[in-house]
Amino acid sequence: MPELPEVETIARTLAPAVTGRSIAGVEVLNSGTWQGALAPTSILGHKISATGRRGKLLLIYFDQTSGHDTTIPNGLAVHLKMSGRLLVCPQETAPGPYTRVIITLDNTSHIFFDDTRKFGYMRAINQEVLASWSFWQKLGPEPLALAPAAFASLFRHRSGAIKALLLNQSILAGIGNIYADESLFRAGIKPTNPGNRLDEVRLRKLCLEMQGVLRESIAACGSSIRDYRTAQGNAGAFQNTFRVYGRAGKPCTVCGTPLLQTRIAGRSTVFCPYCQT
DNA sequence: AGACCCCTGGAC
DNA sequence: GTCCAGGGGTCT
Repeated sequence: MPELPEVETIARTLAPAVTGRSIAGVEVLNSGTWQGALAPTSILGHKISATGRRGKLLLIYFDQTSGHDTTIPNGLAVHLKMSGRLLVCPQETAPGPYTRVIITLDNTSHIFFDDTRKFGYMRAINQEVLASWSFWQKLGPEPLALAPAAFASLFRHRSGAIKALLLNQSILAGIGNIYADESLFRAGIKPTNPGNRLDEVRLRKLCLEMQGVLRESIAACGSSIRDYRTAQGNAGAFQNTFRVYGRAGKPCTVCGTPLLQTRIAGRSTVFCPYCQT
């Protein structure tokens, strides 16, 4: 999926097209794509008030309903995983072969949830649903909301490889394979370093470099490697500025040493053996 | 920490 | 054919 900058971009590009609109129809074309206790029909008639993000989850909020009926959703959570797209299309646009859910708005435009690999999911949420959703409950802090000292304290006492720790959504929410590698390169940290062997200065630098990468990527509307698109179907541009991701064997942009590839936490990992220690 | 699972398409 | 892919869950 889209990682934090891509989900943030989708939330931002979705907002103007859906805010203030009510949900007039829901069609689930792949049953596995709709998850959770609340049925698709539970979102009918609700008016969208805002869009947002938590980690890599895209959130669509509904106007607050009066009362505390826990069977009524107050939003929608979407996880795009590896290949999901959320696209706003005019009425005349036909669904594609990988469209899994169609949400029709009261202005007759559609939100298509396309997902080639079917890993993604969508669910209606409210306070009760979120309280019993362990993935949600375990999510770590938001990377862009952390001060360097608080960031450092997340890793100081953990013995796992720093790359694996960055990918762990219960430690930090929103970092995926691309931004883990890019952040570690900018911070000059070898991805296999155990978290507890990095001193405070290096962890603080990692925090600032990570936040810089994320902000730059958001400004470029994210990275389009394969499937990711904004809600208007546009590609991002940040992939053009990768320094290590997808560049194994190519020269380091700083020192010219060929970049190495290894595997950490089951994910391919690219780094510079000279610049990253 | 690692292996294997979900699923599909693209590169080689 | 085989291997790989922005993720995460589960089981050893």
